[in-house]
Amino acid sequence: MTKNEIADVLTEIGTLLELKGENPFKTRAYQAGARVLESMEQDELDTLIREERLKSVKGIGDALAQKIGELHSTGRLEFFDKLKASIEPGLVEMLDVPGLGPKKIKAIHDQLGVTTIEGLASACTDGRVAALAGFGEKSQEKILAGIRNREAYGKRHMWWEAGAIATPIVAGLRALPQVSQAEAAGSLRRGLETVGDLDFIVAAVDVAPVVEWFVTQPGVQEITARGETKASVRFVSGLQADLRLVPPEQFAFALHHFTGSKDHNVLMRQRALARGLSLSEWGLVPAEGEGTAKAKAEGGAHGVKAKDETALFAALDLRFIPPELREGLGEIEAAEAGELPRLIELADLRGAFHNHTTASDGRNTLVEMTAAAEALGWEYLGIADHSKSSVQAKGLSEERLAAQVAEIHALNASGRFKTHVFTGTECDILSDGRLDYDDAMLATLDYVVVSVHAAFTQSSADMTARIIRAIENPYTTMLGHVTGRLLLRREGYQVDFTQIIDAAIANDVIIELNASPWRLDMDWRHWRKAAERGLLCAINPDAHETSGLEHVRAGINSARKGWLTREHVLNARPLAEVKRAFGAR
DNA sequence: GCCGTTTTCGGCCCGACTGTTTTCAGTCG
Repeated sequence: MTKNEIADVLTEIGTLLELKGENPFKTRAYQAGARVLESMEQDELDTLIREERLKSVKGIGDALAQKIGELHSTGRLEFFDKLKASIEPGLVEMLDVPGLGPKKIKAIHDQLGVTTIEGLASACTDGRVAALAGFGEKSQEKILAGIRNREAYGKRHMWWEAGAIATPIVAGLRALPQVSQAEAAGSLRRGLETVGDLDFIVAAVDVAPVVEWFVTQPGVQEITARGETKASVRFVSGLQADLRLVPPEQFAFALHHFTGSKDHNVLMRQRALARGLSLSEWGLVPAEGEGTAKAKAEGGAHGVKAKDETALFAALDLRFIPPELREGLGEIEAAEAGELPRLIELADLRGAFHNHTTASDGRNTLVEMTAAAEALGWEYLGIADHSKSSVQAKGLSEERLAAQVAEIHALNASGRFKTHVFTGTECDILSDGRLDYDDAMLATLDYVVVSVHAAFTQSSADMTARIIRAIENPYTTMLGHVTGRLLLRREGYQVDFTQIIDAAIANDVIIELNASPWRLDMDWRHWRKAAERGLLCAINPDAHETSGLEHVRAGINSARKGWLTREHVLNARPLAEVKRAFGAR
């Protein structure tokens, strides 16, 4: 089994144990183990298992090491099979219903004998759930509504789309007279590729008007909570948004807390405790003595003051950690050592290479795309229309590509735009790894992006070999969307990342970070290690229209999550350097 | 189940909201 498959099993064990009513710390140990595996490279795990050093990894003890080893070598785990067989699958499904957790599901199952979502719905309809101890009419209604809306509510949302909803809300909150500070926190602020819900943190002294403004925003379908310090709404799209209200002096703590991630917060709290302090959304206070953190923060007796997050981190002897890095993946150690990278920023980009025009499946012409790039202040724009095999995308024949090259040369020569246009192609990687144009054709171009657009269902080994063959082609400049994934719609094709990254480095080939908000491929989780080993990145919007160029913003997010600096990114370099790089091929 | 310059046993991050209670459990983030 691969590391991610093993991680999935561990996560599921955690969930099943929860439903069994197991010790919550035990269930957490399984979930923590799954995260540890996910953050490893596959060959790292292989080596640790081969050398029997798995137990040396923090978070993995005897029991987990044994289970991981068994799954790794046999793909099976008797413990898991038995556990799974002992629990009705319908109970697992019920965890997706808002308001239902392990305890309540257990009560429903044990006392009513309900084992499916459908059974639960009818138990609600005829009032049996409300009759249970600890339940009532409201719980019953809430469960019923939750079942009906399960699909929409459980859905995650693309970062780009969630941002489009959040931006005007933040602006609106900041414009309120009662509000001194407002930010969107959560996974949106961390730049995660998908967002589960929105979190708005607001510093205000008079909260009632702010809550009122928030819950009456256009698109609000339902108000799910409304209190002194918190309000929650659900938008028509199913997206949930929480508003958190804090006094100004607690803003930095609340912003940090609700930005997360959970893993990052756990580590920060442990770090605080090691210094005799207790960290929460309320503040940073001495851990010893009477009373809760909240009480002490309100008392203001010994609390550490922090006017912003920089001060909060400084109070724990850390440099400011950019939100994108707060995933509990080594950022705290790096901040302590003063080794945080200077992450790439949108303003560092001077152009991009993978863009389409109306010659293939784009919706704007070469001139329109160039004008849009110039308006963004870009020094250069690469045109990479589809190659002939992508018939569905009007892929260019050799004749049409030659004509486009001539057109681009003429455009550059005309001096009409300050932006220089590079001639390129997004050349299909055929199913055997050959490219869709011959060498003579490719030699006429400034650069070549190679991508898989067909025969997605090959085995991982075949797909990997296919892509590596394309990487080894001397005319290949960069590899497009490594897995072809479409977020929330389609899984990527299976590939061996380690082998592909090795091949790219060995052949001086760039791997693209496809910045389309639906792709964000190669995934940020691979970038840190890949870049450390010397892989060069290009952040490409894969724009199919002028507005698509702005998708580089999503790519910058993912690049930052992957710890990339501008040194790691080709299109952060000036025109002359890029010309040199292309000329050297 | 994991972990250890207090501990090999006894902890494990912390607090708000809701709905059900009449002081609190469960859920959520």
